[in-house]
Amino acid sequence: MARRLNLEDVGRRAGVSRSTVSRVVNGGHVSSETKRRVEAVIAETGYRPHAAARSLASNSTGVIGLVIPSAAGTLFDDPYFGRLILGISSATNEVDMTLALFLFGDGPDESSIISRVVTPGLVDGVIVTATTRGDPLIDHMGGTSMPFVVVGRPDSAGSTFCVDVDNRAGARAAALHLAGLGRTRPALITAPSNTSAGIDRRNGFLEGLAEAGLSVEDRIQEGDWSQESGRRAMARLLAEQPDSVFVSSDRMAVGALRAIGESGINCPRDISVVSFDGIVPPDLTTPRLTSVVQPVTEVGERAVRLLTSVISGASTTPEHVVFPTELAVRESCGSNAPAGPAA
Amino acid sequence: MARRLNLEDVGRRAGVSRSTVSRVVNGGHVSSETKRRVEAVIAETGYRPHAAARSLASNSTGVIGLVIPSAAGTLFDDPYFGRLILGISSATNEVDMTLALFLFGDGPDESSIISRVVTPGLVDGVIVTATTRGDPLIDHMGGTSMPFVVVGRPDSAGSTFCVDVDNRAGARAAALHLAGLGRTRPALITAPSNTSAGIDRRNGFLEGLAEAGLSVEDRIQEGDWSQESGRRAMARLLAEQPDSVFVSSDRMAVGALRAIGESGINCPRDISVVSFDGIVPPDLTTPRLTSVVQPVTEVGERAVRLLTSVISGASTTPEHVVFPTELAVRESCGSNAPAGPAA
DNA sequence: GCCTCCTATGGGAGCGCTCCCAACAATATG
DNA sequence: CATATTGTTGGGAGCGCTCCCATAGGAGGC
Repeated sequence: MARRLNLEDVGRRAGVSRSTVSRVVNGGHVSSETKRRVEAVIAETGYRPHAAARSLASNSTGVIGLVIPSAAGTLFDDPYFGRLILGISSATNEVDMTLALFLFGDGPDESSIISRVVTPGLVDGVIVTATTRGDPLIDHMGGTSMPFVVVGRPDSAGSTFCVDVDNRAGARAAALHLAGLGRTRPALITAPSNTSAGIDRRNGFLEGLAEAGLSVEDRIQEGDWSQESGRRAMARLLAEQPDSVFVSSDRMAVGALRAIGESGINCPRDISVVSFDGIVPPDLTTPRLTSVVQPVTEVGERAVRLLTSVISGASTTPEHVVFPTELAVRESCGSNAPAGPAA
Repeated sequence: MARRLNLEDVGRRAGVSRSTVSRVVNGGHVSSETKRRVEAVIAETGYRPHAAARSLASNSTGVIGLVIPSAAGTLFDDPYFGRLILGISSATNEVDMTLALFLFGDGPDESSIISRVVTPGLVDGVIVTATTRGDPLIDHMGGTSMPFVVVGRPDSAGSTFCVDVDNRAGARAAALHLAGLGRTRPALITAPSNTSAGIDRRNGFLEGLAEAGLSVEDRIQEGDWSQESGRRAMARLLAEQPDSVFVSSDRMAVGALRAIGESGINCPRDISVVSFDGIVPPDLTTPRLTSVVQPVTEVGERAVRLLTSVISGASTTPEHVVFPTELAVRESCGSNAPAGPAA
């Protein structure tokens, strides 16, 4: 097997120096005649610069890391992460960077992976997502010189770059919509209370309810993001005879809808359902889900752009990007309005 | 900002040379006294070796790439890829390597990503999956010196390393099971015919049917892996009044079950349903799905192990690993057997 | 016609590591 | 007591690139 070509080899073939080839590759100033000749040699030989050598010399790897802690089981069953990865991936492709994925299982390897993430010369920066309250990861990242942005709202939001959606306002809008339909016995299925999305959606919903003079009283159950947990939560809630329910994720709402169907109660006639995410294709459920739509893909893309700007040093003071949500009204809430915007 | 520490700095602090520190880090022979002293300095300074420098000098990056072409839309809605990534990720963590994800959108960036995948000094090897028949990617990879293994069955299986499940045998078993239940008007919902899984599952099913003296005649529809496509396919199929159906993926089977439910036909009484994958949690459907279970996570783990052995040079002659599947009998096939193994 | 300035190019230095060989000390062997 | 052997350590060379400065011409200004 022949030795890999390097800049010097290409230069020799084209009758120029290493430096000139480097300029052609990286877009420096080269006379057009020379450039043509070098490019011909590159095309002919299939030369590609060595990424590690480049990283070492330029002190930049062209790789960004995506860190998802506690990525066990259910995580990948929720289309949320798929969408997020898709958004992040398409943005990294666009800026010609490579995406490295750090998935933590639980278990002892966790700490070794954390330290791998901040290995110098591996990635230029990191996007951290799906952290829970009190997760030591973010503090740990903050203690290093590795640039990073958080997707979601970390505990100490002030000191980090983050991208999030307005969970609170979205949930509040759901409450107001339900109240506007004349529902008076609202129920709530929350997401885990150790996640910022879980907390914000719960608080936003309760806040909206309060504004409308309503309350969930004890019609509240916590789910774990899974469809099955939504079903179980709803089954328990039905004993309280709610006339409406806000489910903190699409996935759980699909389960809730099943529980409702199985109990013989009619949605939307007897109970209005509004969910959060807008990720599950509407036609997948009957009735079609009314939900607070969050722009997952955009969040991912934006996180990449923010990170690259942190890496380049263009952004230095912590910035908090918040995307608005949009209520897509469909049949499950029993609104007599025609099918909503995303119909 | 202080300059990053390097081996030399650590050595100076510990009163030894660069080489000795390197031996401590990489597990070479060092006297225990020296080792202790060096490790103390490392712990105290938080020194971590520079990945790019290491890659350059050792000609190995510790990164493996996962390439998923045509990764648009539906891809991530199917839990299959989540599971596969989970398996691959846990295996790379185990061998202390990093996972780089190459997702291709369609569009012009495709070719630039392909060439990025084979950039020297970026990854040590690549796992390629979700290719379609005639995909130029595999040929392209074969033309480079980049080690790679394919998940699935490529066109020219003979010349590459690959890991697959026995789609054909699994589908055949499904056919035989249906025939054994006394069903005589079987129908088939296939996966896309430009994928090896789609082809193998179709052929295996037809083969099993033939063995039992049965045929699908024109009770056959092609889906695109999505739940919605399964529903539409089933709706069309119902006009032919099949008494059983093999759906080539769980996801599509969920859709098929819905179409059946909506038509007022009773599953399993009037129609038996068997699917392929075993990925959707059984309790998610009513009746619970009988399916041919494929060990997705193991496939991912095995792909990593095979790849590392190709990278190290331990494996040189193309190898074709095939995992068996297992039929998990539940309620949707109407078998009067008690709930199956995975119940 | 001389000096300046700019453009195009070459080559040294160095990024931080691994690999290898040489050097040395301490011990074992004849 | 000389020599072989083992265990431990140091340092040179080199991985392939980028960055920067030096240099050589050619164009332009006076």
